[in-house]
Amino acid sequence: MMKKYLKDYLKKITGRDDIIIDMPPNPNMGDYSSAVAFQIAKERGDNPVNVAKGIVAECNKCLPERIDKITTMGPYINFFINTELYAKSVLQMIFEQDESYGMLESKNQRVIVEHTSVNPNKPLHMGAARNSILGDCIARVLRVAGYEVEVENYIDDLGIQFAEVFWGIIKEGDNADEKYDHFLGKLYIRVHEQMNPEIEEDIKKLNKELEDPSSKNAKLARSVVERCVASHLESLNALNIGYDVLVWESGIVHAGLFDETFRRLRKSKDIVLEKDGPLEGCLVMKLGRIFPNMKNPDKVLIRSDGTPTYTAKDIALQMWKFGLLDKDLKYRKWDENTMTSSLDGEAFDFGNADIVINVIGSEQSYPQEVVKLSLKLLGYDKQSENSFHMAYEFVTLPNDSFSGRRGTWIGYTLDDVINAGREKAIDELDRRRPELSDIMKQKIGNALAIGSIRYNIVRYAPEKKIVFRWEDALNFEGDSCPYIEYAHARCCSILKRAKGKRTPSYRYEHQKERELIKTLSQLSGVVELAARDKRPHYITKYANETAIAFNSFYNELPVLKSEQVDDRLALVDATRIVLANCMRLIGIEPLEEM
RNA sequence: GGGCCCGUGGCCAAGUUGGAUAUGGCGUCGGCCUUCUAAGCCGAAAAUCCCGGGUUCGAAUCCCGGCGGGUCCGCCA
Repeated sequence: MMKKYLKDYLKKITGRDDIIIDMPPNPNMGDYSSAVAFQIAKERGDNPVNVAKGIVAECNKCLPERIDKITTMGPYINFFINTELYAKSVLQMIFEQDESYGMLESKNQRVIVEHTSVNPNKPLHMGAARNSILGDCIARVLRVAGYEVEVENYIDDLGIQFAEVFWGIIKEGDNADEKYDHFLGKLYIRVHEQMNPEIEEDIKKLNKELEDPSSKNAKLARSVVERCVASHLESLNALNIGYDVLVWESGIVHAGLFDETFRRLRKSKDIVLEKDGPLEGCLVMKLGRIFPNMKNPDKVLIRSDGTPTYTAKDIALQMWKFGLLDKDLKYRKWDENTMTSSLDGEAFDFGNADIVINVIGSEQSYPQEVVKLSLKLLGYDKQSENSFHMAYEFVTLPNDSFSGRRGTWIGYTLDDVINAGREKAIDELDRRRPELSDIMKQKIGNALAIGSIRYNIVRYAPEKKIVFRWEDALNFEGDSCPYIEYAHARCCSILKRAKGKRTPSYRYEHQKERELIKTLSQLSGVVELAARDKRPHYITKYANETAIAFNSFYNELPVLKSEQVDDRLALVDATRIVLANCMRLIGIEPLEEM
């Protein structure tokens, strides 16, 4: 907000629209800075140092109230802002908006975020958890950034991977003696251990059969998928992750959404029915024009036997998300907070999005590109532009990848990591806070475990591969969830001890105070960028910076025993609010003590 | 063959709409609990920002060419 003010101010002085306001490397050099003098000097063939001096001289003719001093340092222009006015405006805004501080004004746009969408045949491992955590965080960020957000989980109940495990159920029976998704995951490994061409053929037949909802196995299959999904949602719910709606692949197909999409696709001139050649009888999307160097530029949408490919179904799903189809899904309640698509349900206002974000691994960027492109080929330019693939890299083991078939996920499921996290957190509490009641230890330990798992995933940029290591995944020191929580708990602890009404003067002289205020003022800017770039790690970064600024302040300056108790308490309270708001954006429960 | 992503102190990362002395964490070394929570704070050592060219007053950041790692390019799912 100060940056924008300074930008407008410099625009008035220089007449330029492209001014970037930075921060100087050292706070002694000023609060904000600009390097415009370089640009102007270049255009005029002048010396940037003189240009900067000229601008500052112009500014100094009539300095606005909010700016104390403007100086040059070589060609750089540095601003020293009026701390009293600045502190007052920042802190008052924080207190006034409280939990809404950082929230941006409504964009009047609906965003669908699809995330998780894991095959219902095994438990979630940490790679899948990265998807859900990133998706949940970006959904939280977008809500605060002023979007109406609808969170969707796509259930691939017609995929071959499910058919494989279902074949195992038919053969071995449905006798789960542990959490259902874990049971299925291990069964899936056993199926692959005995896999041969004959079994493969059986499974294909079974898969085909399951597409018909009236077939003899369809009912059992549906209940198996539902139990697996319920198992997944139980783990995810523990991580504070929820959904507005579950969309079933079978729903998309049986409600006729796919057929409608198929009819539309046939009308596009870039999508043709091959009359001869190796793809005879297939409906093919011609991509050679856009991807000229592709080994195989023809993307099959409908196979010669009339069945749709994955990509074709994804196009139908994307069309539904944007509300481009005449037909619609029906829904019923899944649980307290979540609806599910259902053939015998009722109409509901899901879909019809302005923007669609699909959180899917980066290995799928080509099919996602095809989906985006297909909307363009169908004439939906705006929807194509508003289709975003939020890509992220794998989580791997130090020497292996997570594989469902080979079962390398065993020992590294989300449930395993949550349990280990709780155990570790409670051990720490036993050591550090022996006087706490067991109930409090459970509560705090759980929040720290969940928070740490989430924090240690989101803090990496999505395009970075993560190697899973226990000491990183459950790191409690340094740049970590407990570090943020700790700063927050310290704020709460001080505030609990403070008595009486506060009447701050907003006079802050100390460098640590000024730094902290400056940091606190930046939340909404960070939210804006995180939403724009779809990069939730900006939030963890900022939360960490805020906690650093606070801890540094805390260690150097007394609050309750200071002459300026009221001013310092105001800072502590404002920090508490900002940290809590950051934690909510990351999906971490703010703790008042730990 | 081509597309996309990654390469930053011993390790892990941030920074990539060009801007001042490259920022954190882990680890190492040295300090700080008789004052608001030491899961903390202060300080030190530690970097050819993968390599080579180019553009620019200025490059970790942009362009070209390499190298190394990952991934994708099936009528699979």
